[in-house]
Amino acid sequence: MYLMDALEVTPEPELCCAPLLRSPLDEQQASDLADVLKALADPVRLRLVSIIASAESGEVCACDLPILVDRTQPTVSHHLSLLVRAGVLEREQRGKWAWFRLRRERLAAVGDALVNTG
Amino acid sequence: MYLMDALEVTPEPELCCAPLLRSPLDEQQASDLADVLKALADPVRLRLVSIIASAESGEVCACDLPILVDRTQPTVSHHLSLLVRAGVLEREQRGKWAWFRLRRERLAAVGDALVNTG
DNA sequence: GCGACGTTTTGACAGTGATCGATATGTTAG
DNA sequence: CTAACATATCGATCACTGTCAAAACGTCGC
Repeated sequence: MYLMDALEVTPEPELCCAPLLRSPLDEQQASDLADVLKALADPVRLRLVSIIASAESGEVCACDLPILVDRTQPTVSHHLSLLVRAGVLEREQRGKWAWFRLRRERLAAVGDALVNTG
Repeated sequence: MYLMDALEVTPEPELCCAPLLRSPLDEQQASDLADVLKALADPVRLRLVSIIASAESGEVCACDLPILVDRTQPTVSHHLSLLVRAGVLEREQRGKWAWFRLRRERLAAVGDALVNTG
C-alpha cells in the first residue's frame, strides 16, 4: 500500500518526447522535443552519430573522430558533449580515452514521437 | 526499352533522408537530414505542426494560429513558410486565407531515417 | 477603383551556436 | 614526480535565427 503510493509518485522514466501528431503539444512538451531535435539537427553531429552507430564494436574512441568529420578536437569534443547531454550518446572513460556508444532506445523514442499518432 | 532507360535515369523521388544508423553519412546526406531536423527543432514550429496534425478537418487556417501559439502574425507566417520549404507542411491559398495541411509521408520519412537500420 | 482585411516581406535587434586557437584538466608510463 | 598524450574548457569571432513593427502585396466586396 505505502509502497504503491511511493511508486505512484515516482513518474515512470519516459524515454522522452510526447507524440507530435496526436494532440497539440503544450509549451513544455514542444520545448523538450525541440531540445532533442536541436541536438540532432547539425550535419557534423549527425555524421558522428552515424559513424558511432555503424561501428562494428558498437563503440568508437573519441580520438578517431576529428579526422573522420574533418573538425578540430575541441569542436568534436563540444559536439559529443551536446549529444551526451541530449541522451543520444553514452560516454565511457577508459584510461586516457573516451569511448562513445549510441543510445538506440532514445533515438527510437524521438523517431516514434515524429511518426506515431499516440 | 527507351522508356525504361528514361525511367532509369530519373532518380526515384526519395521522400528524404538517408538512414542514420546503417552506415556513415556523407556530408551531403548529413546536410540534407539536418535541414529537415532544423525545420522541426523549434518549439513554436513543433506546436504549429501538432496543431495542424490534430485538426479534425486535416487543415488549419493561418488566421487562427497566432493566438494559438502566442506569437505575432508575421512570426507565425515566417515559421509556416520554413515548414513548407522543408516539405513538412502543404500550403493552399483559398480566397484571402491560407490553409495548411500536414505532409505525413515526409514526417514519417524523417522518423524512419532516425530509427531504421537501412 | 477603393477600402478593408489576411498574408508576406523587409529591416532591425538580441540571442544562440559552430568553430578555432590557446589553455587547463586528467591519465598513464617511466 | 615528470613528461607525454587525450580530452575538456575558455575566449573570441562570425554566421545564423527568432522576434517584432512597419510596410508591401493580394484578394474580396462594394
